[in-house]
Amino acid sequence: MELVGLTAGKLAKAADVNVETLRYYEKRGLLPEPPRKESGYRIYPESAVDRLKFIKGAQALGFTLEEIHELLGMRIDTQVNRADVRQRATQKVAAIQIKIDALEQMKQALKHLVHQCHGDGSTAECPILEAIPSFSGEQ
Amino acid sequence: MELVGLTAGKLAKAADVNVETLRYYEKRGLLPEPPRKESGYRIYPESAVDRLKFIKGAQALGFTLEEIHELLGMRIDTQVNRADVRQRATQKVAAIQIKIDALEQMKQALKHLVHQCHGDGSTAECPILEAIPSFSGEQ
DNA sequence: ATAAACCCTGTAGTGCAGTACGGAGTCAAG
DNA sequence: CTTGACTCCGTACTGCACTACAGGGTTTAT
Repeated sequence: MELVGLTAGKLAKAADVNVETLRYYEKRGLLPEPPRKESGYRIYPESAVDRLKFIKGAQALGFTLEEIHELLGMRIDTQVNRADVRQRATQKVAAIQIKIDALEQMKQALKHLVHQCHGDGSTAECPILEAIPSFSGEQ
Repeated sequence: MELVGLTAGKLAKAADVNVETLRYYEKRGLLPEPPRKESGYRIYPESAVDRLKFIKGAQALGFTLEEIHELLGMRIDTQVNRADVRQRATQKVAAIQIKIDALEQMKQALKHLVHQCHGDGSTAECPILEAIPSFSGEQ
């Protein structure tokens, strides 16, 4: 019998990604190398679906694969330096907070716009730019 | 005298982008074509700095140039359909809220990790994936 | 007034993140 | 037991968003 799990095709479908993307992520170290059957076919654990969804979600939020790699690499292994993990995680939290704040500002600007449009006001001008004077670059 | 404003180089420096990027954005319609002097040199208004910062900021949040184009195009011109603008803006607000929620979840997961690391606990495992079960795709 | 620094245009090249393809082996349904 | 779907690998191509030339004209600092 085949050691239960998903084949590449099944996983790809479940996570809504291209089959080739799986190999690509594996090469990039984002997806751990799964066990193979004698034929060489990969057998993924069910959990791989969540991992892929996490990757896709993080990407939509502007994280690069490199950053996602770091994010995923943050686990406490007792092996690695605890303090180091804590420090990097703290930095990520700050970076994420910056993104959140920027999105909040953008949301407010758009809501304001919706409000403007709601009334019958005359020639109101685009408030988006004005409402978001400056983003500080991330880190 | 030269009709006050910024040359390409000045603007690029002020907004911290490459000079070539200005022409690229102009071609893509993200930066309106500025007036030229007789020599053909572009003269940008000061406001172009903010526009560029907005673009860069939005990009870091996972918006594509195409989406940013839409975002910037949302102004009430009395010309265009008010209701249409309102509808599109409302959709954008929803999309942004989804991003914010996802980032909040990610932040919480990382904070949890920071907390784990803080103690002297034994082999705590990476809580990032578990804490973020699934992102719903955006729209 | 002349060199360094800047700007113009068009075209070509880069890096990231996939995506497609060719040729060959494997699996499962009829 | 065959045939169609699936998988493997390596390599090549694609799209987005720049980034870098090359070859020429323009400004400005000395």
